Amino acid sequence: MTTFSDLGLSQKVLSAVTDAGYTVPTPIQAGAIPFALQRRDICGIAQTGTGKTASFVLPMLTLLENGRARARMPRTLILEPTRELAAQVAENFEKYGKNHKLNVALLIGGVSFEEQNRKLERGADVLICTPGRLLDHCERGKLLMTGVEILVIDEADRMLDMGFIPDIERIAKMIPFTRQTLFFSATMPPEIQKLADRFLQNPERIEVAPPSSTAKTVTQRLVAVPNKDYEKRSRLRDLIRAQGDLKNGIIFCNRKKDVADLFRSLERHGFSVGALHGDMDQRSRTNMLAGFKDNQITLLVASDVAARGLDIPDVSHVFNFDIPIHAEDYVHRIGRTGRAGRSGAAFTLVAKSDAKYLDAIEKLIDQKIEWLDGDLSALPAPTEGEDEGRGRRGTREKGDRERGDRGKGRERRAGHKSEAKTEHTNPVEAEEIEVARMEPVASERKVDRRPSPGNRNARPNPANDDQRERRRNHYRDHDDGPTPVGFGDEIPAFMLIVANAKS
DNA sequence: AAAAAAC
Repeated sequence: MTTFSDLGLSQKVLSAVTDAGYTVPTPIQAGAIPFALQRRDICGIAQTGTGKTASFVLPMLTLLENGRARARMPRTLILEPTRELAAQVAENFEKYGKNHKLNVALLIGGVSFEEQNRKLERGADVLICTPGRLLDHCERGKLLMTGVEILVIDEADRMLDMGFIPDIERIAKMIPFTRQTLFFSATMPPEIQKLADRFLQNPERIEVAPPSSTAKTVTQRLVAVPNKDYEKRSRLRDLIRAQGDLKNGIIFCNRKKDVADLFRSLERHGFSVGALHGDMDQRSRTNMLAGFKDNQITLLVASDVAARGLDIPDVSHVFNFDIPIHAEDYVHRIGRTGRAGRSGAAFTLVAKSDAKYLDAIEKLIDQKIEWLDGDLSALPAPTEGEDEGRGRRGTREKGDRERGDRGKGRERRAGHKSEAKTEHTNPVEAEEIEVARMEPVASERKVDRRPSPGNRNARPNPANDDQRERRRNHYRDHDDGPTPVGFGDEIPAFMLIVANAKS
């Protein structure tokens, strides 16, 4: 059997790998590392969860041991589609590079230029970037790409989806032809293959099967829900409470606005919850993800920014509040659970109008997913207009039954009890009020938050989103009051990677 | 019907 010591990695790297508890490489690692060490170009077809990151981090560390970086002339460059993925790769360099004295610079948007500039001045051995911020640095003349020996293009198919390819081409043009290029993609459709042909020279192609663990260890269920958001939220709460074995869970929505709305709704109902989407300020994004990883937050409401690649080892549940529009996103989302052979559960809320998306998913994964209790035909007939209590029929019964048996997911924050328990005889009305109130200003936070008749009919005004976001940031930065995430003086190591220069 | 990414 192949072990890490058979791959040609340096002693420093091997000892860090051993310390991390690994002895046997994954197929992509065993396949790619020897060729990477020979300075060959690589075309790796591998999904996240296959150990892909280490398959380029480890040989890069070994290759970087000879030589030293000069100011503003990075020696290697890694491109990632999202800030979170970039930060994750940086963490890998910390972990496996602990015996090296390498300068690793994380160049991502949403944080200040100062720290990044300092690192570039000092000379970076490794640059890990999202494309926009890298180009920004280049345009400011802070960066000379002529010394780059190794270029890594990660998640190429996703870069394509996200329209990053022109940026990638611009960046690649600045890097000498003599470089080594490591190219990774989860899939290889013709478009990506053409791209690979442009970037790579005589590449070694390594293809590994997608991790089969998901299909085997994740219990997938569909939950028929009415179309209305408040009814879906109510059903979701019942579902979460019914999970006896919920350790933590990610709840996916299709839109950023719905992430924000559902987050506030769950927060108001007393759940331990965070949110993650691309319009949040980077500080909150970092905090939320770190809090979730540290188990300070039980539930994370997220957009598809969290669907792919994020390595959170132990997620017990995935909830699709919205069914994904693109079937392949379903696979990525549920791939957040059941990792490393653990068991996981994935629930997808399905409304009548979602039928065609469900068909596409079942076709893609080539299996029928079981309904939790009753399929779409069990739903009450759709109605027009509002009448009392309508629509919760079918969910209320179950909700009431389970109300006495709350899962671990329900964690009420001290001091918020009375707010979370506001009484309403009419569930529709209760939810309306909740939505109207979901964005308290700091000053309101400490005063009486019980609904007053005056704002019963108030609706959130989308035009105020910016203003509300600013207020929210203000609140997060300056208010010491209860919030769903807070580290006090405990700054997670994850944040320090972004915030502090490594000495 | 969306999301992601620079200021």
